[in-house]
Amino acid sequence: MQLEEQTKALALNAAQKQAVEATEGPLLVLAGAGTGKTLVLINRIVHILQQNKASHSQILATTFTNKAANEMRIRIFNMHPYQLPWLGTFHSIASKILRINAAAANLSENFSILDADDQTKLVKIIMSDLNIDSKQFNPKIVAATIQRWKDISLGPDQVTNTDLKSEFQRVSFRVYKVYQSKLSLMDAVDFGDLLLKNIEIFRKNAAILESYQANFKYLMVDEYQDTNTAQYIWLRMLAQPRHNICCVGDDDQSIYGWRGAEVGNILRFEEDFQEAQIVKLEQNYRSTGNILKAASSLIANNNMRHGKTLWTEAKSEGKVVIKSCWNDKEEANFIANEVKLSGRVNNTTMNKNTILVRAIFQTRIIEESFINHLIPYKVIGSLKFYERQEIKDILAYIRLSVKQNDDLSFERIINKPARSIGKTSIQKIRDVANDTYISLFSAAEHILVNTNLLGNKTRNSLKAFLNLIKKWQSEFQLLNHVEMAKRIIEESGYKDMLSREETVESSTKLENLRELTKALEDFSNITEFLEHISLISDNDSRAKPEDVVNIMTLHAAKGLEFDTVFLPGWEEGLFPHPKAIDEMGQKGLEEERRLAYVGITRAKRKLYISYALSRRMYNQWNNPLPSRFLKEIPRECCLVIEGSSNSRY
DNA sequence: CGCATGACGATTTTT
DNA sequence: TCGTCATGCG
Repeated sequence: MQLEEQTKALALNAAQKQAVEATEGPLLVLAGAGTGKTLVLINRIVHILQQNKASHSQILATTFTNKAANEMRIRIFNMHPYQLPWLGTFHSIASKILRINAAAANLSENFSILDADDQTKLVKIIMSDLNIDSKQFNPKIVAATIQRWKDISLGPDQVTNTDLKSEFQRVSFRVYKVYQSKLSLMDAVDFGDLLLKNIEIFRKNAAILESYQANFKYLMVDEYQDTNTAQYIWLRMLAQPRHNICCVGDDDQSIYGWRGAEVGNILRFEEDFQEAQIVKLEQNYRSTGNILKAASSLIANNNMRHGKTLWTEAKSEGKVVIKSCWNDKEEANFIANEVKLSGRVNNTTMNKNTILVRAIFQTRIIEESFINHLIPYKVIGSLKFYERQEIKDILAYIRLSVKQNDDLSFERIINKPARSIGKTSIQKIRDVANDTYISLFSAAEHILVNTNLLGNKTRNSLKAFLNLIKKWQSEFQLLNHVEMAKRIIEESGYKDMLSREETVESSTKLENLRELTKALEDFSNITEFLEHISLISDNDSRAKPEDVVNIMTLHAAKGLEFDTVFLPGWEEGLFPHPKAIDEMGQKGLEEERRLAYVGITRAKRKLYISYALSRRMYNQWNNPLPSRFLKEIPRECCLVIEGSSNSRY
């Protein structure tokens, strides 16, 4: 497809079209749901590719989500024989740059990347070393606090007193300093570091920055409303000399503020790049009139927004159904019945329906109802392949074999399967490691050779364990990674451990391990594979379309669209979620409203919003009021169905 | 050291 | 309610 056709498909007006096609200078596109934002970006890329056939490698396209990146890759690859190595998420591109310049950041080129789980574990260990009570200070929240600092580009040296107002922040800061030094000792980085280390390298080495500035002639960003401050700084550095930057985003769809996303980046963009052309895409191609009206009226209640008026040429068709239910169970059954009905009457397939919930616990009662009604369903995002225990365990074996100073992997598997190396022994190893600033692996070796700290039984099994790792390490030089994974699963005793259990769970785990070795075949070496799994999001592995009803959180639904959307649980105390308001006040409420907006605008043709007058939460019966958001949807585009009792809406 | 038992606590969203 | 964590015993 040519650029011309694609642009037509978007039906931009003349001015918009001109701006979108402009190849030089910054461009900020604000788009409403369903206007094909990613398509706008693709158009730009295609356009540039057509104009500079020889210089394709000079284009950097970053997107926040892998979904969008993949979509682009597929469409562009189909049209062009070029490779686009610099097309990916902020994290994947930053990681690539960091590996190339690892030495400048005092890292080895195969540094490891911690995931959220690893971070929390590390924080926990540090807190116990520092004698900080993890009951009083939840390690998860400490880790999150550190992460938020990284989001706004504050390293341990840049945190100032204004960032240390609460006791919690002061404690987190103490942990942060140790955490960061532990990371460098481990030759590891976390997600935030990928960006921070880039920025640090760019600041310290003008030549390196200039080489990337020269190489990336054009920068493009999708889902711009989700960028955080660190990402913005990084972008601005790269865009500096040329100002060839194009960002696409929708401020009304910013739902990741709690993760450090900064809507203000959209406003700052206009300040930093004053020559920016701003294009508003207000025609919506996705939803029917009533759905769009509901969404627009709702979001108009927000103050912190650019403001845009969506319109559509689509007919209004049916109205938005608002259903009042006696309790959560009735709500679930209502959804199940409607799904079944639509299947029978309109002969639609199951996967055209989707249920979007605010909190993951809401899925349970819906699942129960679907099971009773024999409706096939799938909960998206709850089970993540690479986050499963057995997978992470085997990966830890692999990591440790490749890199002996991977302390987190060491801790993870030292006694799994049980080889009678218990807590006290591990603490002894930790102490030695801490005192002499060496890795746990080296500390363990040291203890075996030079001390009598451990009992005989433990000594022997520790020795066997270390030897096993060393054996695998040398075998990695000779054998390919798939074969190695198979060996490790066998020789670690992990397979036997699972086989002995003989439960349903253990056999799925074994199945997953086979799946893992299969996945390995797609990569040419183990480093590539480890890099891949640290950076992919789980959405990407959702490739096979199944004819089942999808159930997922509102957050997971961003960027997707469905014929029919159910939005259950619109109640005070659940949606807007009180915690969001507690923590962020008005800002939090507005983000909740944007979340509602995202939910509504996922629907192409039919939308159901429901609430229960009685719901069991955490084993307690609540009698919530209908959500305040319901009152913000105009009655004339709704069809209100009363429940079996008096509705309070 | 490993297992069992009981108490207790925490329940938003995740690249 | 469920799952995690600490404690205590064999």
